[in-house]
Amino acid sequence: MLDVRFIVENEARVRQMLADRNSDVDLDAILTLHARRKEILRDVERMKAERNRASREIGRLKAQKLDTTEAQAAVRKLGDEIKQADQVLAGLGVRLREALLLVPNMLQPAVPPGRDETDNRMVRSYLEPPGFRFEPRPHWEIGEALGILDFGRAAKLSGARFAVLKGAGAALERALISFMLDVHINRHGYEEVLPPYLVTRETMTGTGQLPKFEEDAFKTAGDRELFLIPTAEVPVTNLYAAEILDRDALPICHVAFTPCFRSEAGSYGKDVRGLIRLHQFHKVELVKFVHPDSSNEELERLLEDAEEILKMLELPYRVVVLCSGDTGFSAALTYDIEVWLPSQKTYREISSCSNFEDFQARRAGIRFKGTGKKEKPRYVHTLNGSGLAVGRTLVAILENYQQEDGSVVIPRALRPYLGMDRIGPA
RNA sequence: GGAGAGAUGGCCGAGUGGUCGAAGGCGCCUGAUUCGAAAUCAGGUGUAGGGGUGACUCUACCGGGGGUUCGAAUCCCUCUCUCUCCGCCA
Repeated sequence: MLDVRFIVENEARVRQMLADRNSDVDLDAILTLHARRKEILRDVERMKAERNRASREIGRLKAQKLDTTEAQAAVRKLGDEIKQADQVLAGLGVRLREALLLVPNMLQPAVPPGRDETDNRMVRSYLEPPGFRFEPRPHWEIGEALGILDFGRAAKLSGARFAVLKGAGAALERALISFMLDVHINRHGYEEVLPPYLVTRETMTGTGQLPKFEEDAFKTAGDRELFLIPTAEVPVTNLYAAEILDRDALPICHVAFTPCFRSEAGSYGKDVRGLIRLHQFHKVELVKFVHPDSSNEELERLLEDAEEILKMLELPYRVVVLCSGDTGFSAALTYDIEVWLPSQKTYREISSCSNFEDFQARRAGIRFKGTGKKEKPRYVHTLNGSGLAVGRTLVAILENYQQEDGSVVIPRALRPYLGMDRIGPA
């Protein structure tokens, strides 16, 4: 969420941002709402000051055993007026907040202008895509042939966009999770968190999934409304919602493994086969709470921490910076890491690392303060990135390490976790 | 599921319907003392939003919402959460 005062003072910049993002937010409505609210706020506060003064006076008169009937009637009348004005004020406040929640974050100057993913800019790449003496097969063919992936039975259980992993496939998924967690905890210094997978509407609003993207989320049907998390970003970022952190505790770096649930509304026909786009998948997520002065440096480090997993697995990838039209609603700057998929002869997203600046912190009320005498609490900057999407990593391994005989070689770094160096034909 | 207790400032913890934003303690900050530190002493220490160049001033907030009242941390209703006991259960 943007600070309404920032919007008032930087109207032109905000309008430019909305244009860069192809957003249709009605800024005039917000400015009008804010002006009206401020005007009424002034009236209400004046009336309340008067009521407080008069009530104190009545208290004094009563103490002297004087008659206060008339004064009480007058204040009662004032009280009724205040009640009415207060309701108008509350209504305006709610409408203003609702409108503000739909305004996307400001973009950093480093974000290249552009409409969609074709305008994203390459930052760097690692390893050449491997050459094959045979036509590389897609991971679902490899996996089904090896008996480690079963989409048919998953559909029987849950419908489209689900998968069952079996045998070495399930073990590989589990090995990847342990491997990624260990690297981030032991080498990169993140503290592990295992959060709830069901969260409240308020929590989903804190990170920006709601109110705008409700159709993308699964939610419970009972009388208690809860949302299945679409990413660990949601519970982990909100861990410190409505708190004032100690400045010396920053940066706080967490890593969390969770399942993720997404309805994938509007993605009909995309990636209908395989593990790329499922309603349920696993992800190891990195989340940081940092001082506002260092958030961009911290983003670079978080990005490198995520890249390190691919380097250790010896998988070819590239890093792109997302253009203005492709940068997510809450993000000010986003790097995607894309891994090479031989069967598609293209790079596919495997991680998205973003600096949200104070956008989420303002929504969720995450602040920090030093111990200085006059120091005011300030909003932290929040960052997160996949480190990595586990299912897509498994896809990349199956495809990049596939052999002509149908077997798959296990990357060296993973062998201690899996206890085998190759998944052979069934 | 049944019965009960509670929710107050960064933390602990008082609070009779009427200058209570809230005693006291801890913590923290500033100063004194010290070569320095500890200890001690003095003072200061919530958040958000209005107004004023400024000293300053006003409003709101004692889990959330609603009500009673001239006036609510304090009384009433309701919701949420926490804790204790019983039952059930991975």
